[in-house]
Amino acid sequence: MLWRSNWVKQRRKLINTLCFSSLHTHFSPKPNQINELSQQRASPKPPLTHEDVYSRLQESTPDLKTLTFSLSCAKQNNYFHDDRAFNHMVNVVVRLTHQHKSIDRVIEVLIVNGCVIKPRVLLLLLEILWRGHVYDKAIEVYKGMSRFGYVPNTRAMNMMMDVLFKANLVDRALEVFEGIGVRNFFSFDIALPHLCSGKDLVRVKVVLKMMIREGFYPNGERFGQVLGVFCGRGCVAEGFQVVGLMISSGVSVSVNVWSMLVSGFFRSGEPRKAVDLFNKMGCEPNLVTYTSLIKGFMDYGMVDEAFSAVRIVQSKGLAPDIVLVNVMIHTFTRLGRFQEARNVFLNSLKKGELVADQYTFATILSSLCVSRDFDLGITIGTETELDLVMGNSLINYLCKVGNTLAALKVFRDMSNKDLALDCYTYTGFLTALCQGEAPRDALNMYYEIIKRKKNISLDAHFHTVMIDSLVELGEYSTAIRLFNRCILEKHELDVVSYTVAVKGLVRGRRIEEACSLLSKMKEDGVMPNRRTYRTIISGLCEEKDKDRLKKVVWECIEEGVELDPNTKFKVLCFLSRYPKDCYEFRSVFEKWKEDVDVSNSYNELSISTG
DNA sequence: ATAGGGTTAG
Repeated sequence: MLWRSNWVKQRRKLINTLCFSSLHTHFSPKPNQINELSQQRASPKPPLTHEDVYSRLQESTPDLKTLTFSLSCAKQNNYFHDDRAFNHMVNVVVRLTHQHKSIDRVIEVLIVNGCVIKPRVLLLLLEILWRGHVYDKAIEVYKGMSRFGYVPNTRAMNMMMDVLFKANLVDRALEVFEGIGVRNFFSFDIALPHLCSGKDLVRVKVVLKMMIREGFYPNGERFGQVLGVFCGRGCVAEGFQVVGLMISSGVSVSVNVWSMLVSGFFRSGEPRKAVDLFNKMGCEPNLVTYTSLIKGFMDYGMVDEAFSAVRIVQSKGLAPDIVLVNVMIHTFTRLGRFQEARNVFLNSLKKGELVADQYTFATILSSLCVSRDFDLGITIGTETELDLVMGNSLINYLCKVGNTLAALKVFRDMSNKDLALDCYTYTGFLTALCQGEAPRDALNMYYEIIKRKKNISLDAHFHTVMIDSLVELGEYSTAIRLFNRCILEKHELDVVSYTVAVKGLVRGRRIEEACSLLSKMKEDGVMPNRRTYRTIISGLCEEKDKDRLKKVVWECIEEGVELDPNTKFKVLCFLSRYPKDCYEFRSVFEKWKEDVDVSNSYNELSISTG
């Protein structure tokens, strides 16, 4: 069964013309039909106009009659519904499917009412549901096609592929894609952006190759999207292949393309090549190119290079935009130059030419948290709609300033917005619950989240926050039970998780178990760091457990983990009471004494909490 | 989807 394709209006017109010409040139009526035909010619039905159809659709009730009318129009050879008519039909069909529970029932009712179910009927239903984003019902229509013995044409399959992609059924979408007998330009132009937004590089590559092999070229916009996906993942080699295709298909290589390639090299871990390309690029770099450079240099600790790029921007008189402002806030924050980060934030927004966006707030909030100086003297982001990262950042900030109620409110707002909450969000949520002295609720929510959010990968932070909160609340045994359960259930844990558990054991005065855990973590392939050793060594000094202390200190030295001056000082103080035991450490202790500024350490000791 | 930018624990 061959169906007419009417993807775009031009195409429609073209096909209409073809239909007419075939009618007039090849149609030779049988003698007994001539009469009928000439009669028709004598009193021709006035052709349908979109205006007439639309006003009849609007007046028509009930829904079933409206649908029948709409279908009868579509059955006429040279009539195609316009956007208005389709949009009107969306609600009609949605109401009918609700009323009759399923598409199959709607079709049965149509048949009972004398409607002949032709391919075009199903195609129209499919298109209505497709435009109305009613994906599950669109799928039902598609299934209905094969039940009626119709083989869907390219257009129907393109639509179905789009529906399946939008319903996030990527594999089924690709099955449809592969099943299309003769793919057209749109088959590819639909598949590519979906695969791009899914960051599915392998399939983007495969589909792009097929597209070219089958004689189609993406337009400039689509090329840019594909290039963006490759560069965004640091696949510059593929990026250059795409650029080659762009050139050969006559799409001009803009400064955007160069900018993408430059940032692509940074992302692929090749800052040198990024710079080479920047120096060789075939057009004048713009603010975006410089922003890529500045960010890239900072990512590789090339601070001088980053600032010389900033100076070039200034000397060229390029006015910073909000993205560059955000990058600068981030840059100063990373360098610990918090005051300058604030100045960029405050000065850039003062004039009102630039408006802070979600990135700005996420960055400055994090900057305030890192600097531990929370008072910016402005209210934050009340007019900016929350997005995922800004919300996460805000929850984190509010927890840090102790406003847990506000943090929980942000969490609630985020949940109501149906953002795809991630492990940052849930970690912040648990922190707020614990700090708001609702640890029981937090623990219940913790288990709930694990049970119900199997699609979110919960990382070590998530588990660690819960364990640490319990420790901080003095619930040592609950904390340790939770930690052990994480081990059993093979949740992701890292050195911080183990350190927190060690801290719980130390605080719970279970020093022997703390030492066993130290050994166990190494067996588990998690290497203790200076904070782990600091935690356990402080505990051993407190417990005055000289023998275990000596053993752990030796391990620490042998593993080459450098302790902080404070902890060194504690060890020196404690062991100095046992001169004989100090002998074996003498060379190490000599060095330590150089590092430990005694007057300073006394001060630090008084505020140290371990 | 629309060049370049953002968030978490001991």
